[in-house]
Order: sequence, then structure tokens, then C-alpha cells
Amino acid sequence: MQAKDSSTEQRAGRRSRASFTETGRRAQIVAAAIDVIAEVGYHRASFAKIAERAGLSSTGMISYHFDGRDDLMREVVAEVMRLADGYVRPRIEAHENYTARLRAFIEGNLDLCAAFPNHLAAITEVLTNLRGGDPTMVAFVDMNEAILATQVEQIRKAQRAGEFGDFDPWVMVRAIRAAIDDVVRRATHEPDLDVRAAGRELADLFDRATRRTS
Amino acid sequence: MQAKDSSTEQRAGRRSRASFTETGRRAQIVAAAIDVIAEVGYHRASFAKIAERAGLSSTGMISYHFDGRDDLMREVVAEVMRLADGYVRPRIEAHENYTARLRAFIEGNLDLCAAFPNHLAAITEVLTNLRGGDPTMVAFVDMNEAILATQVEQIRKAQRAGEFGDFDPWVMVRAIRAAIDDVVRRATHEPDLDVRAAGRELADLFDRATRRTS
Amino acid sequence: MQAKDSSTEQRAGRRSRASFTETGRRAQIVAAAIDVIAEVGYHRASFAKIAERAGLSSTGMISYHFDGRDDLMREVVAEVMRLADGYVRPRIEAHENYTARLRAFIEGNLDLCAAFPNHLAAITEVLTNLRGGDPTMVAFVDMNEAILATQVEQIRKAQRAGEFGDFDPWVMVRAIRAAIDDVVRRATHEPDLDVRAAGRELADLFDRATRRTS
Amino acid sequence: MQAKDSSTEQRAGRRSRASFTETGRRAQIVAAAIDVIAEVGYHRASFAKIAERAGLSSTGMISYHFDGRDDLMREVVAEVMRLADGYVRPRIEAHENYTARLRAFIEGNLDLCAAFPNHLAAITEVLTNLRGGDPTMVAFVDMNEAILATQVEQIRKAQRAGEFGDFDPWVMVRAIRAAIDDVVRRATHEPDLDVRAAGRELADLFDRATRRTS
DNA sequence: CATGAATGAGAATTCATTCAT
DNA sequence: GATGAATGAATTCTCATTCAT
Repeated sequence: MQAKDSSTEQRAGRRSRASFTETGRRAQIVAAAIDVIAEVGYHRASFAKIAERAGLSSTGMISYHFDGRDDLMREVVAEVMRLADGYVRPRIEAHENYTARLRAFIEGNLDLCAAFPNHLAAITEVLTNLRGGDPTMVAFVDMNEAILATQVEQIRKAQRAGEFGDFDPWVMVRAIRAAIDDVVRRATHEPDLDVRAAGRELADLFDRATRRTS
Repeated sequence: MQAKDSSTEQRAGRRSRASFTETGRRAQIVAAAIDVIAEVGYHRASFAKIAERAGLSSTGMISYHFDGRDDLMREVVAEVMRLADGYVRPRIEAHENYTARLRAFIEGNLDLCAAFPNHLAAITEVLTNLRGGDPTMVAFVDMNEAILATQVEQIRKAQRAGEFGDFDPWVMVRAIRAAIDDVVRRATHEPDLDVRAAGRELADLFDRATRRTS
Repeated sequence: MQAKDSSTEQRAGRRSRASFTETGRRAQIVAAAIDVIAEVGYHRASFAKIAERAGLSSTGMISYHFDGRDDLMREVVAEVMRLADGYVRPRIEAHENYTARLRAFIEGNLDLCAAFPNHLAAITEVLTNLRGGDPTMVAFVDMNEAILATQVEQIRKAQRAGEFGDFDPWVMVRAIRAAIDDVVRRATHEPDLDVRAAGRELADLFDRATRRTS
Repeated sequence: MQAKDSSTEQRAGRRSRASFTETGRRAQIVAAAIDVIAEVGYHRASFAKIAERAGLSSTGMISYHFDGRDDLMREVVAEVMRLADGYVRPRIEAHENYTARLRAFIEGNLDLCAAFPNHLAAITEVLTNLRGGDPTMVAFVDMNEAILATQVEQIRKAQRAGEFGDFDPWVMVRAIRAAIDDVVRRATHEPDLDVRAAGRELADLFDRATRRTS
């Protein structure tokens, strides 16, 4: 019910042996990209803006470190997933029953959103704009799909355990994801939004929606 | 709990009296824009692609009929809202109690999505990419906000009537919207997706989520 | 020392027999063109703006009545020259001696500018932007040159008559023209400018400049 | 009585530290722009033509080095003013009395025009077409106005010194400017024009016009 | 490694002109 | 005669990417 591990090895390296500087530069660029994407959106996040944010004086540096825009975006997603996984997974695994785990997942995501607003906003932007995009990034959508599949599996277990009611787990999983992403998206541009409160509300909402009808 | 009426008169024209051909061309271009936006997304929907889809030989034609990209997008939204309103509103108003009306709203939207997949996908794309966008299209976001406010009001009535439980109506409304939009988005690129079935599932889901806990 | 007559016949007619409506429409368009050119300048005076000003609903009308932009501009120049000639020539011919005639020319032009600000501004715009322009409008520059030549001849007579001193008449004529045009240009956008007063000052200036040194 | 100093620092850059190549390219593009503007005029001086003249393979290069058309034009004006200042100012300051200084100003400008025909033609084109233009370039017009004001002040001093007669210094300054610009404009397209001779004639002309009437 | 100059494709828009009605 | 829809060229500008230094 949370992000799969996406280890460093998946980063697809033109460069077999990444030096320390190399790694640092990449991280720096990815961090800048996350901020820029969160602020101006996926499509307006040009190399020029990202380079400027990263304190780089040339977009060429980005092209040097990444195999094109897609590669950079891949890394952005990977980075955020790494963060999200480290943040949310422990909170989920701290609970035994599925109801509590679901709540932990939803509230964990939105607590994370409150703590790192740009990260979740960025990944949402990227994944949203990937849908229907180039076939070159199919791997990405697949990865996302895999995560959802894991969550579906969790729900099925809860249903078999009689903890959840009878409903289509895919629809449920996507509805949860969509609701979370919606809050994330708004959080970026509505500073007054109480993200944690929204998280609790959503957790309540989906608690009722999943609960076995007596 | 549905789109406000946005009548033809609101289109307000450079052209005071729109000829039949004028109206036809505009409609044709809007239709092409809807298809292209649904297929490639808001940002990749260039005038070139839209013109090609509309069977036009140059992008200049679009600029001739519309006062720029924003004007075209406005019309796209207006057109879809007109369609959605005509389709969904009667289905809602056919019911008295709020539970049935909510179901009619959700299923109505997704039935419409099944019937006109591109229309809802297009408006979702436009509105999604407007969030945090140019200040020139604030009116748009406001309109959308007004629609949500109407729905919130409906929910409040249902709560006062004891038909719905106690929850934050804004969070609920946004979660519903997000869940519907998610299905709409996927419908465009997943031809096998059973949109109507998803609609029924979502209606069930939010029925449970809104129902007064006994 | 003033504009040559440019009769209607010079208008270069695709249309051998101009109907009344034809003539009226042309005049109406020319008048609109004069206003627009004076306001936004030669290059920004598009057919669209001119048509709008003329109360026409299509630029096609202009293309119908004129053989292209050049033809329209030709007519603008001819129209203004006709006006200027009728206004200035009598004031010049009312005097005998060349000094008074020169003053009448300068003050006459600027009085005209005060009375019809757009007309002189328009012709100045057109002629200025013609210099170095297409070879298709050479005839235009030639006509202008012919007017200056006439004025040069007047000066030569004055010099032979001992009324003017010894100087290059061409340089003088151009300096006068340039000074007048400069006031005309500024008059359009500086409403507070006292054009007549400037005319008197310029007349004084060139009076001193042409006077025989004792 | 001549252009104010417009030092390199005023160029203010997107690029804080301009490399040698950067500076070179900018200069090269400015030079090309000056030539093209002198030849085809301000409005027809498109990036395409300028790029071609500069030996560049795409207009994008110009956009890369300059913040748009206005920025390029600004640089064109600055460059010409720098040149003109270096050329004319010493010749003016070599003289004590105002009569000689005026002559030095006029002849200096036209000698410069003979030496660098395109430079003065270009600045004249730009400034002429700025009048009444975009509000974005108001600073430009203001600068020009400041220069004229300086010259007006010089004239006032000469009048108080009894060296010049009694006349409106503003009208005089503008007439001088207009006469010079007229010669400059013609010089570009009339190779046979003896610019220096015209300069001497104009100096004589305005010498008579400013001289105290005995 | 890093820079930044260079490239060329693609974007929206304006324009004069043509043409069917 | 008059309209306005259609065309295609031209314009400025942005962008990702390449490459010499």
C-alpha cells in the first residue's frame, strides 16, 4: 500500500561509474526540478528555469547529466518515491489491521505533503502529464500501475479478512489516489489550505467507504 | 450539483453578429480542439494540430475565429459545460432525495463520459492545467469554484435533512470531483475501461461515504 | 512652392468608369486610412484597422477598391496634397515678394496642420517610410521630388531678384520641409504643442536664414 | 550640444558577466542590425534579415543574446550614441564661442554620417518610429528629449551672452535636428549626395538663423 | 566537468489578399 | 457591390539539445 523501492541502480546510467560530483550534481538538479515543477507545472518547467534554480549557468549542464527531459523526469519521480516510501511506509507498517493502515497511508501522504509540499506536487504533475504521453515513458506508467496493484492486493486481503466490505478494489484505490493528489495539487497554490486536516477528513471518508456494511 | 448554464450569449464576440458559417466554423474548431486536447493534453494541443484535425490549412484560421488560445479554451469549456449540463442536470432533477441525486450526478457524469469520451477529458485537461496558471483565466477557476460551491450547498442541505452524515462537504465534493476526473482521464487512453461500471462503483463508494452512520 | 495638382485621373484605375458609390467608398476608405496612419503610424496601419475605422466589416472591401496597399497609400498622399494645395496655395499667391511667400508657405502648412492634424501627419508618415522602400513606389518619391524642385525654382528666382541671399536652394528647401514635418509629427502626439506659434517661429527662423546678408 | 554618454554598464544584462564571445556576438548582431535598419527601415528590419546579415543561421540566436526586439533596438541606439559622442563631442569642445560650437555640432554630425552612413541612419529610423510608439520604450524618448534639453540650454547661454539672437531655442534645436536627420536619411539611399557639403550648407544656414540681427 | 554559444524546430499571431456567395 | 471566410507567408519568441573550448 505504498511506493515500491526504486533503488539507485534503476537510474539508467549512461555513466557506469558515477563520481561523487556527478551524483551531487544530479541530486542538485533533481531538487531544482522538483521545485520548479511544483511552482510552474510540468510543461512550463523548462531546462532554463531549472538550471537557474539550481544555480547553474547553463542548461547544457542538465543535458550533460541527464539523457534528455524524460530522464530527468524519471529521476524526479524516483527521488520523490524514495522520500515518500521512507516517510509513509513505516507509518503504515506500524499498524496491523487494514483500516488503520489505510488511514496511515492517507494521512501519511498528506502529512508528507505538509512537510514537503513541492515533492508530492511535482510527482503529481509529472504523472498526471504522463498519462497519454509519449510511448517512451510507458515504463513509468507501468511502475505507477505496479504500486497501485500492490495497494489493490492489500485491499483484497482486507476484504478476505472481512475487515473491508465488498467493492471493486481498483476503483477504490484510484479514488483514494485521486483525492490525495487533488489536495496535493491545491496545496501548492493555496497556502491557507490545512492539508493535515484534509488528510484526516479523507481518511474518515474512505474509512466509511471501505468499512464492511453491518 | 451540476454545471451552471453558460449560454451562447456569453461568448461575446469580436464579431457582434455571428453568421451561420462563422458559428459553424467556430463549432468545428472547438470540436477539433476537444479531440486534440483529449488526445495529447492541454499543452501539446497546438493550433497546428487543432487546425489539421479541423481540416484547416493554416493556424491563422483559428486566430481568425478566436481571440487567441484563451478564447478558444474558454469556448471549449463552455461547450462541454453546455453538453454536460444538458445531459446531467435532468438526471439529477429527476430525483428528490439527496442520496439518489448524488448517485445521478456521479453516474450521469460517467455515462456522459462513455458517450462523449473526449468532451469530459478535454475539460478536465483544461481545468487541471489552469490551476495556478495565468491570471488571465482566473474567471475560469472562479466559475469552477462556483460550481463546487453549489454542490457543497446541496450537501449541507442533505446533512441538515439528516440524509447525509457529518463530514466536511468541501473535502467530499473535491474527492468526488477528483475521482470522476480520474476515471475520465483514464477513459481516453484505456479503451477497455468500463466507464459506466466504474461510475456505479464510485456511486456506491460515495453513497457509503456520505451515508449517515447508524 | 506648393503641391502639384494630382487629379483624379492619376488614381490609376482598374475601373475605367468609377461609379458614384465607388468614388464615395474610396474617399471614405482614404479618410479612414489618414486617421489610422496619423494615429498608429504607417506600418501599423493595417487594413483591419482601416476597415474598422471606416465602418467596414471586412478588409476585403479595401482590397476590392484599391490595387493593394500601395494604391491606397498613393491615394492618401494625393488626397492630402489636394487639400494642402487648396489651403496653402492661395495664401502663397496672395503675396508678391518671395520673403512673404516663404512665410506664407511655412505658416500655411502649420495652420493647416492645426486645422487638420491627421492629414499632414499621415502624408509625412507615408513619405518618410517610403524613402528606401520598394521600387514600386518610385513614382511617389519622384512626385515629391518634383514639388521640391518647384520650390527650389522659386528660391532661385528670389536669389536672382536679390531678395534672398546666396545659399544652396536644395539644402534650404529640404531643411524647411524637415522642420515643418518635425512639428507635424510631434503635433499628433503632443496635444499641448502650439503648432501655429511654432509655425511663426519657423517662419522667422527661415526668414533670417534666407535673407540677404547686408 | 551632443549625445550624453551612455556607458556600457547601462546595458544591464540578463547576463551579469558578459564573456568576450558574448560581447562580440552582441556587437556583431548590433552591427548587422544597424546595417539592416539603415537599408530597409525600422519596421522591415526583421530578426530574419538581421540574422542573415550577421551570418547567423537562425533568429533564435538573436533572441538568445537579446531580451527581445526592444532590447536589441536599445543597444543599437546606445551603440550609435557612443560612436556619435566620441566623434562629435571633441569637435564641439575644441571651440569656445557658441557660433563655432554650433557649426562643429552640425558639421560633426554630417562628417560622422559620411564616415558611418548606416549608423546615423539607423538611429534616426529607430527614434523616428519610436515617437508615439509603445510605452515600453518611453525611456528612450526621454533620453532623446534630455539631449535636446541640453542643447537648448547651450542656446540659452549663447543668447544671454549676446552671441545668438532672440528666438525660441526649442524650435531652433528641433529644426536643426530635423535638418540633420533629413540629410542622414537621404544619404543612405543617394550615394551621390555630398553629405559634408550639405553639412557646411546647413551650418551656414543655421549660423544665419541664430546670429544676432544687427 | 562546466560553460555558454549555436542550432533548428515549433509556437501563436498578424497580415494582405483572394474568392465564393 | 459587399461580405467575411480562407490562405499562406512572415514575425517574434521559446525550447531542448549539441558542441567547441
